[in-house]
Amino acid sequence: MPHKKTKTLKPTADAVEILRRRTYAGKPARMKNLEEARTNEEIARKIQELRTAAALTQTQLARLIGTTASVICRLEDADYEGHSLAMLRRIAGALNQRVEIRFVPIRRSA
Amino acid sequence: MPHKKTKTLKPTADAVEILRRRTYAGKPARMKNLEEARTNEEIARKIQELRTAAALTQTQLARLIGTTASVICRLEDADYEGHSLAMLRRIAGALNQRVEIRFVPIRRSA
DNA sequence: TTGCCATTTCGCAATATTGCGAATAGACTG
DNA sequence: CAGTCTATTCGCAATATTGCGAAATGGCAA
Repeated sequence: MPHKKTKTLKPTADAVEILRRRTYAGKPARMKNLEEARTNEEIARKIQELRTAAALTQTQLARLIGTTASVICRLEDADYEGHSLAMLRRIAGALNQRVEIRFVPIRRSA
Repeated sequence: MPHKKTKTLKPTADAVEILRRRTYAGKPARMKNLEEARTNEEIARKIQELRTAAALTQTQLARLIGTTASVICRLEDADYEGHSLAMLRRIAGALNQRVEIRFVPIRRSA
């Protein structure tokens, strides 16, 4: 997924273009990555937490959602970056939970 | 993604197996689908809402996250079922938001 | 009407995620 | 020690999602 395109900027009056540059220009991209890493870690922990709270082994949870233990293990890996809404829903459903998704505004620096 | 396996049940003492049957047996599966459909609809609407609130066209938002207008259009389609965490994050990031994911317990029947 | 912009739909290639078995390691027990 | 269960890692096939252009549609204004 290419995200690096810092070619030499040329002048523009396009407000959207300006916003795009401001957003992807400096550190924000890196911060965004860190933020995502944190989130992935939290998701992994949360899955493990819910599973153990339900007193299930990886194999048992896997059977509940129709997959295998290795898949569950992968999901509980803090470094895993491939979390999908579909999978989170399957996990949640098996554990009598639902996935709630919210867009929350970011406080723009200080 | 196969989810229908209502083969004739055979007796079991496995608690996990019992739970699995109870979860996927009757209507819950269908209710779960409805619940997901509602959620997808909400996500689609939310994306459109955020985009228009930011006074952006689909083309402009597409440029912000490095894709095309047709993709944005697809995301804003209430019937679209392919929402991914990755894409939601890209949208959110471009609009100064972050995606918050929570597992919330479901009140079991009545 | 024409022209322009935004949106929508379609098809297919490219990439990402899942499915799944096998093999390994760790912990615990008899 | 062997035996068992859990967790983890690896590789590759299968499926799902995205990328992207082309074409069609709708709205709006000159």
